[in-house]
Amino acid sequence: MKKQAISSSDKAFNALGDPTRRAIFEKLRVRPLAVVEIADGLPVSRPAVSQHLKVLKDARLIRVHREGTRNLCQIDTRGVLAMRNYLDNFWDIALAAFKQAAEKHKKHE
Amino acid sequence: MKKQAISSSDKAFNALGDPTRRAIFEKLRVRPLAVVEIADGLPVSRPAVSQHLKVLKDARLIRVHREGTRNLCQIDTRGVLAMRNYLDNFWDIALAAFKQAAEKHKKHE
DNA sequence: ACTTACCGTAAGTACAAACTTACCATTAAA
DNA sequence: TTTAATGGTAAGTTTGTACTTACGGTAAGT
Repeated sequence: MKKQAISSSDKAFNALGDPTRRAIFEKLRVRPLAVVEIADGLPVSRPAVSQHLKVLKDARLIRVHREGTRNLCQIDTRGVLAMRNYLDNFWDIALAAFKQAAEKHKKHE
Repeated sequence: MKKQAISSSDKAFNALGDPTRRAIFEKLRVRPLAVVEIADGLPVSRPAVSQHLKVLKDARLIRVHREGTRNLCQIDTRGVLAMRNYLDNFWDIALAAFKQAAEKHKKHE
């Protein structure tokens, strides 16, 4: 297998592909949380959460900053924007192709 | 053991998390293609492509219909819309949280 | 009927990733 | 300074998944 370039949205899609990371991501949607608060209620250990946070951070989906002994995590808008932009751009190009294909597809299904 | 409910956007994010599937997805953005055309140029075998197409189809990201001996694949707008809706909804709530955090921060100054 | 093109699935393998426990560092409070 | 809270990282295991080859099955052309 050969390595290929990884865009910012690539990492973001990959990060949100995991259900546990999705759960973490959605927990942070409401308000910033410390690591221990994120782990609480999840069916995995705290170290596992730490590892997931690392992935989310690398995908620019969350930001982390120290506050005393706590590591407060919050949503990073950059990763979300990257995905939105990718999908919006995709949408524009795909829509034209879709309309064209819809003509031929009309008699089927 | 970690089985949880899988929404349509869940499957879509998971599907686009794989770089090969991303490549397939983007190939179909321009126009519908047969399986052999999709596999051509990709660094994986055709059966591998078939397996990826299965995942993409299950995530409602592509549609497949027979045409002679060929299986024509095209973008399915439903999966794309599901992701867009998820991100848009997420965006709104996250922004509200930021606003609230900003208010709170202001009060403490 | 035979051949060719197209494609899905089965079986098995190899590597990536998600998880665990154990440990250590840092900070705040007692 | 001792204790408690927080959490990152290492090491190792297990599970998941992306891939391969081999095969069978269908449709179109010869």
